[in-house]
Amino acid sequence: MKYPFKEIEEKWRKRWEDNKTYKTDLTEKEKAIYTLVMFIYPSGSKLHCGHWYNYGPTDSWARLKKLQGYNVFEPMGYDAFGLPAENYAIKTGVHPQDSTFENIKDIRAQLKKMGCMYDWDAELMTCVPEYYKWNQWLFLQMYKKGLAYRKKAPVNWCPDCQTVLANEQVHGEGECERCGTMVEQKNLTQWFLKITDYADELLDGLKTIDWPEKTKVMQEHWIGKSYGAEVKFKLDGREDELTVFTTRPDTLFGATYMVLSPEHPLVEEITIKENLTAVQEYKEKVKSLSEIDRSSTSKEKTGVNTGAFAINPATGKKIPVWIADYVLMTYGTGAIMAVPGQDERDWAFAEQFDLPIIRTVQVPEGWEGKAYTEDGPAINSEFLNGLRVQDAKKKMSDWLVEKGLGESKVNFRLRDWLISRQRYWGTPIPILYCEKCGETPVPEDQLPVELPYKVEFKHDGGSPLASNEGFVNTTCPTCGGPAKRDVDTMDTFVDSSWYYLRYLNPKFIEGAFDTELGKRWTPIDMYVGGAEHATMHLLYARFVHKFLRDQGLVDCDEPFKRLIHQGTITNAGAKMSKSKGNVVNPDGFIEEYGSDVFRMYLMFMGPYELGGDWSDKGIVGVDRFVQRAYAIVKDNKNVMKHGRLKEKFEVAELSDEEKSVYRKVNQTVEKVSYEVEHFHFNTAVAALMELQNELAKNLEECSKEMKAYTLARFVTLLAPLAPHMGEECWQILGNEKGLYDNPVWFEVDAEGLVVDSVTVVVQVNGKVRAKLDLPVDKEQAEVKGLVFANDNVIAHTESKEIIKEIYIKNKIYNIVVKG
RNA sequence: GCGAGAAUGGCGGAAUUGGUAGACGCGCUAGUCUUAGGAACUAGUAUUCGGAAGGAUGUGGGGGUUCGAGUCCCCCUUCUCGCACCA
Repeated sequence: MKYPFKEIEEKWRKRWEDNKTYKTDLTEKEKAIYTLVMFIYPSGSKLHCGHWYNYGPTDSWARLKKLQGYNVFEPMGYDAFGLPAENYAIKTGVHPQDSTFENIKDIRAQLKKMGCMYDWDAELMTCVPEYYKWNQWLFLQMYKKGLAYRKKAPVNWCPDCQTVLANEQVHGEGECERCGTMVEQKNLTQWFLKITDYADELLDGLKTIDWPEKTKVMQEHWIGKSYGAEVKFKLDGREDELTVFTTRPDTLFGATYMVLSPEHPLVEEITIKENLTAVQEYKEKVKSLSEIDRSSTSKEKTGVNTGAFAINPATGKKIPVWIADYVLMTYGTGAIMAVPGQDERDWAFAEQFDLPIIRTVQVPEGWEGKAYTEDGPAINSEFLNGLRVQDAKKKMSDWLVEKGLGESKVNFRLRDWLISRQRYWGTPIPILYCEKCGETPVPEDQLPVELPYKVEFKHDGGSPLASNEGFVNTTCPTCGGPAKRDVDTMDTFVDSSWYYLRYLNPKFIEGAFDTELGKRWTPIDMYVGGAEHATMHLLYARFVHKFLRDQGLVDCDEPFKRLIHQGTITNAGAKMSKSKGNVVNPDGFIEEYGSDVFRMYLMFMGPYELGGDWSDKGIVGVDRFVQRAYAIVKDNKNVMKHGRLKEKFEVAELSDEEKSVYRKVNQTVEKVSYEVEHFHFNTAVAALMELQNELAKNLEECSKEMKAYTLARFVTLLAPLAPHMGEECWQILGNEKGLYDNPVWFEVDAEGLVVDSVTVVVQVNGKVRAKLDLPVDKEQAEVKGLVFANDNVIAHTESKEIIKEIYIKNKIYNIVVKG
């Protein structure tokens, strides 16, 4: 009979739900493990292969831990605010709240079919006041500490999403993280969270967490810490100064001109009359340039002379001040000292505009390049001459401090997190503006500031909340006078930066989360999600966690101790997406093979972190495996019921077949435990297939006790990967209690692993010439005779001079000959 | 341009510290059973020479270290990802 997956999967899902098998007792800290996948965005489309690929294997890891006796907490929820629902509303008129709730209903049903051990009592969604109230609370805590502030700044504006974006949300060559549209710059007043206050700690903390190296490198680069100095340059004939940041203070003597970013506030002021038109034209031109044009490294350098001069503080000489688009207002001070001798960009610029070049580092002999950025002795630099770069930097920095011309300075690439969004479907920012008192935070006891249902969704750039008079107009909590609410909402990454704490008790009303549980259950032991969040969600969450720690609300420094990225499943080489129409729908496979087979096939496809191109070619292989496994178990119905189960066998007393089975099953217990633990699901499945091949060959010849011993292990190993089937088989073997209600995991019998004979390969000059089956641990002297008795070995060594013999016990016997 | 990773049969992919390359699965070939099978089972399956025994070649390309290299070192090619004038 074919494995009736449909009935069986339904039967166990119902049983698990009825028994609350996966309800975690969070007060029990003993052997606690918090497993988390990034929560799901409830879009209108169905769960696709990517979701299954993310959630299924992660759940198998959690199930392994559960069977091993850990108290595992694995929740699931909905990242329910966000643009797509709102865009859908603009298109169809269906309110985001209605469509979101509807989608959540569908997705919940689909998630349940996967058969993951989610603790459904911990389910949460971010779009309800019970949740977003605490986003507002979090904002106010930061506000109190001066970490939430408003400023006018050049911000990234996505014309398609009609909203501003944080720096992290601008990708590649300047396109919007969500829609890929080219982002524009606008000068607007917006709310920021001061993530830069934590820059150093965010950087240092990376050393303490078990994350993929490339993700840590990305964050490191994103934070972009660099050591250098700030140097003040007097402007010729003016009172004000220009401050630059440089990582190479040692090259100051070679600074032959300066460059300001076109957006630099002093540009217009210092430009001489004759050059003003050119400068303004250039500024206009830069403004209209796309980010691609401006950031292209290969393009010719452009710029305009302001006509103003600054004084090089080291040489006392007048140097010209230019503006150029290669200097960015958002990095450093928006101004640089140009040292063409030691900087490639400056060299290119100097060449372009015929500006002087002075080398201040001796180039090595035979150097034919242009700018020289490596180490070497200083030249043309008076008191620095002869010093290597490191020492020259130090000496120059000291000199600058002494003369009051500058100071050592650490600079970061990391910018503050812009959280205002000119959109409706998000958390209202709990700030109001009073005519008398000005910017006023909403008192905590008046939270939540509820998102009104009735607004107009227009795709025209204004915040939709502005259209609801009842929302906008309010009274000032300080003076009672009329006030207006902030009509922007928060970036949804605020929601996801602390949700893992809310899971611990989503109904908690006394605070954002139960701090007692928060302290017990963080950091999260295993976090699994896409690599695309490397510098957004995963950075924000670390920041917020550290902030909460400083508030005394959690104890640990990092939220996610161990992180794994699932690979991407592509289709015909392309990322699956609705717009490309290449999304593979899992439903058909679930229908045909069941969810256990489908998730096991996803695991079997290849290394979890690599992903791969979708193909259904091999799924029949996994299905056959499951069918055979089921048949073997059925043939041995109730085998665990009769008599006491043996925990260990004396290998010496076993028949050859039993010995073979006994060894294989113990090897498999060891292998599967290790591989699943390390997210190597493909090899875990392969190991189980190997065991099954062994069972097909030899199980019939085994004693009943051995059959019970073996099948008990086979089924428990199978259970994390194919949970419904594991339970069913466990029951067929004669167990009354469910496997996940009464977790069982078997220890390896080390003696069962011991092999008594090994194949030793005999090589002559590194080529395999014979294979000998020998008892283990034979000494060379004992093996030698056998080796040289082998016909093929004789044929290859005869009449040749033996130079050397290498023997590695139980492995290899290599003979080196000459002639 | 810089940084990281990858390249193994017809295909997806295995391979502790260097020690039998190709586990496991798909596909394919032959056979068994069957009214039939795109079912199930059994055997085979890197390439190549050979009737066989056995030999030669083989982990993107080239060099090196070693008794021995998919694995370590150097150079190159291709692909994927990330960053992109960061001062």
